[in-house]
Amino acid sequence: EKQPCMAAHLDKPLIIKTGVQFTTKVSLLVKLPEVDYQLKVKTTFDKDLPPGRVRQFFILTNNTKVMDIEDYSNGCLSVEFRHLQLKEKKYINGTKGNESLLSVTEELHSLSFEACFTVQGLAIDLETFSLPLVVISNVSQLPGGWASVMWYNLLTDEPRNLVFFGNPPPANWSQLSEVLSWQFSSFAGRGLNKDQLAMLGEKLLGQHASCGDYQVSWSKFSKENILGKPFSFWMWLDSILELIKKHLQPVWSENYIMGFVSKEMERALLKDKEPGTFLLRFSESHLGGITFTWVEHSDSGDVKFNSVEPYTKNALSSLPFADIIRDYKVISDGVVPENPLKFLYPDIPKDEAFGRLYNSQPSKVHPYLRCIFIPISELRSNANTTPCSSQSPEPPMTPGEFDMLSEQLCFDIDTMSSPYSE
Amino acid sequence: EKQPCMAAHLDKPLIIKTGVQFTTKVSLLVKLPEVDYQLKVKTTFDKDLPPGRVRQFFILTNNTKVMDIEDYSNGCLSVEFRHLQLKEKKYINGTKGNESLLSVTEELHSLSFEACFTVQGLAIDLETFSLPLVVISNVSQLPGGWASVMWYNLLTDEPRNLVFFGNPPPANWSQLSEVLSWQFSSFAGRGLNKDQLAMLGEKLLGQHASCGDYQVSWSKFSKENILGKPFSFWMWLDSILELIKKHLQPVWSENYIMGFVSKEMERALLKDKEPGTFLLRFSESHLGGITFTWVEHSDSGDVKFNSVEPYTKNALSSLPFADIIRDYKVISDGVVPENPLKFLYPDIPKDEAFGRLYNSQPSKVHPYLRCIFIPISELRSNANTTPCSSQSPEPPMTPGEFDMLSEQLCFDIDTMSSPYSE
DNA sequence: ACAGTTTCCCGTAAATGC
DNA sequence: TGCATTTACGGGAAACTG
Repeated sequence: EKQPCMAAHLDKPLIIKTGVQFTTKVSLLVKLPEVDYQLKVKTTFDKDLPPGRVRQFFILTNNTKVMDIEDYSNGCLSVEFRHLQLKEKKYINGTKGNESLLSVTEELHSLSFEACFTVQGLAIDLETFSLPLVVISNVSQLPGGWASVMWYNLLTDEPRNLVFFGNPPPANWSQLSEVLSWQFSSFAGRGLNKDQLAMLGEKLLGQHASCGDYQVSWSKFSKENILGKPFSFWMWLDSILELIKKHLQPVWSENYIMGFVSKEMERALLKDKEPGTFLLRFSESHLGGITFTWVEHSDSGDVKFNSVEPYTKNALSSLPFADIIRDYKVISDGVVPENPLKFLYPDIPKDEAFGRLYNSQPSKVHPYLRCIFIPISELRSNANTTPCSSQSPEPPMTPGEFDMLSEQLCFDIDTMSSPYSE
Repeated sequence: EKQPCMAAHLDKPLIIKTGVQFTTKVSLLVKLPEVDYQLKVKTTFDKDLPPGRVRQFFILTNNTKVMDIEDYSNGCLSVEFRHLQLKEKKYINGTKGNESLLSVTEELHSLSFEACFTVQGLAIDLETFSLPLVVISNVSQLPGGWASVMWYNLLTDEPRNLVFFGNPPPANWSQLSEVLSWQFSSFAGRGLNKDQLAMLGEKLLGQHASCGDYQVSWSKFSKENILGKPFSFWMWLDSILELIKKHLQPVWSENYIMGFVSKEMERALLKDKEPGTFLLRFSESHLGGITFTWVEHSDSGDVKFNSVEPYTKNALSSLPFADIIRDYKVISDGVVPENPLKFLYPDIPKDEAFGRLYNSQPSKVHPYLRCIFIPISELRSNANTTPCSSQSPEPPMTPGEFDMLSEQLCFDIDTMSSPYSE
């Protein structure tokens, strides 16, 4: 009796945070004959869900609205609900939501829409549902929720299987890798290439990856921690996606970040390159970190590799990554600090790649000396140098040739004459 | 008929933000004869306030509680209201709150408490009020609110003059300066000395300050902008208080920040000191900034002063101030960068003063090179050097004597052998 | 257009529940 | 006790509103 001839649509992704407003829109898919009364639509959250198994939510604000002709081109009725907000139902008796084994981001919910009208004495009920929704209470649960949405979309066409995560099917790596790449292309402006995906596949599946289309379980993808690490595969990958979105967007879009390379591969790639050749990769040991590794030749002619401690969002928000690459210096034992980064793998001169991305804002506050932060590492060849106390008196300054830093520090200071008069 | 024999007390300062929980406690000041029923207290916000003149708020949550014997030592009844929350009353008709000339932080509100009981057939009503309260909707209004609370407390003993800011009296500088010093001693661990207060007085009153106890108007203190600046005196002072609280606490407590010195005075103080003598002062041109100025002698023997662009909370949260002082470098025209800061005014060797405050955390992530940020400025003696393009190819490295930076970079890197194996 | 004010909501920290 | 989840709220930014 209830007709599925309405379509629901949510503006934002299918993850809703309690207490945060969201918007949804329903349209009638059929053209009705003129109706002389207003067609009311009511939206309900978690309708018909038996209490106990999962958390239940309700819509705090007004949930009934009148349909209106919005788009005159097709003459269809539609209505947009704005400023909807979810709150959890609390049960007086002991029955608490989420008693299953599912985590909150595996619980699926849905919004329902109902309308009823009478035409020529015939009562017609209309009802439709949104796709499954994940409800979270804190943005820290967003990665988990997003994993669920991806898995659901990848592995089922059912419009409303709310118990999907009771027994979620595995995904073929070939399908999954496509979805992952798509995440990067849609959120970070560039997808993942074969080599990057191969590294991810190996991380997820071990050596199997190369020899066939293995299956990845939901658990392996987003629930179990990576061996020896305190986070799952997806948590790790998503932390990188976030880092790119916030701090590495242009560098990533330009394809300057190899990113997903094993350390063995990295070594193999850099081994035969010019000294000073470097590449950028994401940390595998920490969430949301990026590091660079460069190759150099020791005095004895051996190939040497160095990597810097990964930069995380905190570091990158005080110093943009391109500027770090431009200004990075290493001191080894009382030798002039030098920037060891010369060529982006395979052989692009550093400034050719990153030049456009450097930002050297000149000082706005004129009577003052501009001050910038320079990233710097110390490399000690003899490991057992006396540990240096931070209270040791400063050594006398040794003047000498040193124009490199001065060359790097390029901003206009044209009125240096009067350092007083704020 | 209503008896003022209850006392109200708020835990937190007298500024309440809408939507944020606060706590208040009321006690009965007299010992009652045994009562056989529970004594209920009701708390009301903005009771008896005629609508229209100012905004009005109400308590969202439960506002009635039963008194209880809490402290057996005196046997008095008291009750604590927790999780109270304020929300603005909205009027349907045009009457909008705050139609006066007062800003929201000048509006004074109050909490009332009422209780009623019958003893021996005699009905007794009790009522009391809190001190005036300021209601804000965003933490950005907190400085303004705090200014009001200070001014009220300084200039009146009335327990509840809600129209105080209709015509606020001026303060004597001698009283006000005491209050300001007290702000610093209670929130930042050290008050203001005579010289610092003299500078503030002059800022507020011009040269008058030195020759008598002039009066400061409320407007001058916190409403009018400082001449040529986009902020008032109190906004400026409070921004410094916040900076100290969050980033300079120990340095301030140890009295290493002169802070409030005019640039003229600063020059006069440093003029005759050893080259490399520096002092720390707060920016007068920008909110919440700190800078250092050092003295040096030019080749021709003239005294020269340099100041660095002020550091704000953003810079200081990526690099603690003591570390900035330790690591700060200046390059002048291709000469080795050197730290120009040698003696904290008047003559304390830098490391003697700041040594204990340096923090050189060793790297936690071992196979990597630790990377720290070094604050650095460039000083060009010839102003018309060709502007340096950030895309210019890197100059060849000039090795040379340079152990100073390496000396400064002190953390333990004891396993540098295998830079691979994350 | 604009300034004063409020609302929105991320992201961290703390509290809570199991 | 520890982990999962929710709540609290500062702080920046957008939205609102005369």
